[in-house]
Amino acid sequence: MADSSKLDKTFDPTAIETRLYEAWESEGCFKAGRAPEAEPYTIVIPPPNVTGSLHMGHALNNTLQDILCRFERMRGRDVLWQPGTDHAGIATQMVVERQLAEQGNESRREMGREKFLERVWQWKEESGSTITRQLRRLGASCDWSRERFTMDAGLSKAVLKVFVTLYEQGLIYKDKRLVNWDPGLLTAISDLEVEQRETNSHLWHFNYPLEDGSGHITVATTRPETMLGDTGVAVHPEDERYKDLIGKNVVLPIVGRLIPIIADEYADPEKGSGAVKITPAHDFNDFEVGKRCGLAAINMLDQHAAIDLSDEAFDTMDRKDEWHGLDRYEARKNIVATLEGLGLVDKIEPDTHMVPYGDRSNQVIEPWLTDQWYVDAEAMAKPAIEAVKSGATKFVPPNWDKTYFEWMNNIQPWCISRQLWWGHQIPAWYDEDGNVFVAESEEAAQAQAGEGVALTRDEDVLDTWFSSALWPFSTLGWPDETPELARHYKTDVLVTGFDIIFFWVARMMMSGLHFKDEVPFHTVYVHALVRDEKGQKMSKSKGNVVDPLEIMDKYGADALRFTLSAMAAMGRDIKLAESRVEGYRNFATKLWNAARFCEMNDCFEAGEFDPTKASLPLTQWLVGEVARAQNAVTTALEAYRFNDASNGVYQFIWNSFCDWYVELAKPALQGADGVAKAEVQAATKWAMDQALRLLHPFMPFVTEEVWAKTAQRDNHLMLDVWPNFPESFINEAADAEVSWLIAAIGEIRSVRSEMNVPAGAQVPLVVVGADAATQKRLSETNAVLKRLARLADISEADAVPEGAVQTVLGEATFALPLADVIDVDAEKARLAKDISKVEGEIKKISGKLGNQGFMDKAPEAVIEENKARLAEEEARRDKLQSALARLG
RNA sequence: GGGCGAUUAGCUCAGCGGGAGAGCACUACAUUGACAUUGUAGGGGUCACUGGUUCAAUCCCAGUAUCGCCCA
Repeated sequence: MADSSKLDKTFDPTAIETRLYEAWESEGCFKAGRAPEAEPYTIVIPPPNVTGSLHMGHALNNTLQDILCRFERMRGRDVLWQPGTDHAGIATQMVVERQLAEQGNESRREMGREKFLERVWQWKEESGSTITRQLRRLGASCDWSRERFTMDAGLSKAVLKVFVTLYEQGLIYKDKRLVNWDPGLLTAISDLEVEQRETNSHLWHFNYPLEDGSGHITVATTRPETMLGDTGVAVHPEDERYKDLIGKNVVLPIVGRLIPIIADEYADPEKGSGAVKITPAHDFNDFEVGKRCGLAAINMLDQHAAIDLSDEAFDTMDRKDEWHGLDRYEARKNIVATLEGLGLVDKIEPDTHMVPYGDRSNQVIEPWLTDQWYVDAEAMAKPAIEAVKSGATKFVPPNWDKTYFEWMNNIQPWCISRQLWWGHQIPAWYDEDGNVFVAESEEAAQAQAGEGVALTRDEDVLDTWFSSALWPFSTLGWPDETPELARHYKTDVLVTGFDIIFFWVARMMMSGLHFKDEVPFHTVYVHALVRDEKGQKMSKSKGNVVDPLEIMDKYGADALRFTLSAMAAMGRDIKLAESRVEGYRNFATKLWNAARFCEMNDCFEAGEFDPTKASLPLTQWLVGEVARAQNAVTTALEAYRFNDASNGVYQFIWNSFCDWYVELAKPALQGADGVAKAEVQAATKWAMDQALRLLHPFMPFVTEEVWAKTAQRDNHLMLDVWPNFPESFINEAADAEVSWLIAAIGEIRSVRSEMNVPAGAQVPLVVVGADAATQKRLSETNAVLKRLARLADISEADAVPEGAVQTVLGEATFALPLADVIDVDAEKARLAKDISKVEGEIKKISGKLGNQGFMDKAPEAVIEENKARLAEEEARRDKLQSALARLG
């Protein structure tokens, strides 16, 4: 059923995108297993937050994955692009809590765990399809029949298995140590979830009186309020100012506790007063100092980061009720005021320092002593480091492995427990004495504990990234030994932004190696961050967010995809300017109109074209151009050079095919030579089909539409075959012919334009000094030359006519006799400028050739090339000089 | 403080040991043309700076300056 309807004059993406996507999906084009004999190709999607919506980073990330998947699918691989979503513990729980508050509902704690979780699941069901619908909008060719969610049954089973196994292997353990405590969310978070923000504050200098009454020592601090928990004052062992004080005690003001002055290299003599108060329970560095020097860690904050003086250390403190329960910042003010009243404030300096914030909650984080579950990341990192060292997994671009090593070599225990409700509940049960039983089910835990022992389950859930870390194998069915797991693990390439190398990539490496004994992917392609036009990180608060959905509505998904791909050069951020998207929308239109041209010239009805049997220089040249483009795009994609690949196909279609081939083909297509016409028609269709194939991974919609509209096809373009042409398709002789023709047209156009010959005017061309080859070319290309250079006729002569503008091509001089129009002075100036340009080149090249060192050491080919160029330029200069001389 | 990266046309950015490129913007011209979401032609660069290696440096090396990101 050949579609005989004419293509519309412009291409309307919105009208076709949904229709095409639905057709692909409903016909199973995205499904893995279509080619059971073929080599599998596997990518797991970085699972977006289930309640999120598509931002520009997703658009880039998924466009690149889709390009790879479509490319490999066309190359015959059995592609599985495994999709799914992440439960995103903190983020999702926060969203639902906010909703409850906005709707005036009872709060999470009032509702209770069970009811709240029901509510979250309900929200997940409502909003979970938003992001996957948006991915479809982008054209993502995921196998949706295999969609997974980090909290679905299968993946939860994997989580249990991993937790229990690691626990049994001693790689997961419970420990009491300082954690990053979020006093707003009331949960611990991992180091990675803490953002250090530069903050303007003060450095307070307090005088702590010496016990012996001999004076005081001045300590400098950024956190006055934690002084209540001080258990020491540290000075540098080499610091002459304080050497005599080491070992003495000071009386901690307000509290009255005696605390020692100790020597530790942590105290920086350059900073503040050189003496620093040590609060082991509320500062990570102080905790270490305390451990080294045997200082107690006294807790003085509650979970809300309010002052809590219930520790027995405060039993003897005067007026402690005035402090107990105060908010930390209130306490800070009061402490400073009280010390001022006591005359113990030495000075207060403005100071800028880093303050830790929760990346989700925006709360100032408190180091706080709690019991939490940890993964022994150091042990698990070892094989993961080795795997990258050995090249089992490669980063592209490779410099990211430095970042990876840097972090992995200094990895800290990973705090995996969260005091949240939304997530995988930790499979640990406690008896009344606090003994812990870790098992995959309550029954198994009970069996460990013994019949009749009352057990309570650990209330905490796991860090979201704990389940994400299993994604490459849990989505394939692990712990069951499914056929998919056997076939698709390890996966091929992971495509991700550098911001989650630590959060995700490193942890997948660790868990993959531990549980599957093999890396999860052989390549990690790390792409840039998308920023706004000015290079600023996009954020809602800055109001500079470019919404990919709006862009797609305006320009189409193809245009957005192509823009992102064309700008995805390695190692650099993408500054997205809307003008680029507009330009690539125009590119889609260009392709569309090229197709219309082919249709109007009956190319799609033409017979088969055998590229090895092309007989005309034009079609031979075209075959070579297609082969070159195919090779450029393929090579670039194999190397993940998305920008080169995009530019390659862009240049081929716009410059080679539309600007030159189509223009050069017009005389034949509209001419009387039936044989030539038939060959050109067939070649045009063939080249157009190759163009559609090469562009399809980048612009799937417009290419599929053109494919369907222009000929009787028995398949979708997305399931068609990626072209692969041999070097022999490039025909040097044909290249030379067409290059000469292009150069001739260019020279004439240029000289016409510069001499202000009206663009519409048909002028005669007189060629002087043409050799036999040029004479032959002139006669063979007469029609097309006249057409594209707008010539009235072409003749040859022995001498340049009076009053002609001239230009030089090879051995021949092209003259346009324009006696009545010509401005002799302008023409002289133009030629003089040309000559000086050429002479500049000649000087450069002859300088090189005159250099003995160059002649001795440069490769022969380079020397020959320079000699040839010199000869060419000299000949050109001579021709131009005689042209100038002729003007008198 | 440690690490990584950047500096090339007015803007956004490719490139790279041997003839400085693209897109956009700009200027002029063009409505015969598949396409004005177009075409043709053109202007515009000490490839940040200073040294070094080399027959040859925008490219490699060292340093300087400026800017950015990550980690502490």
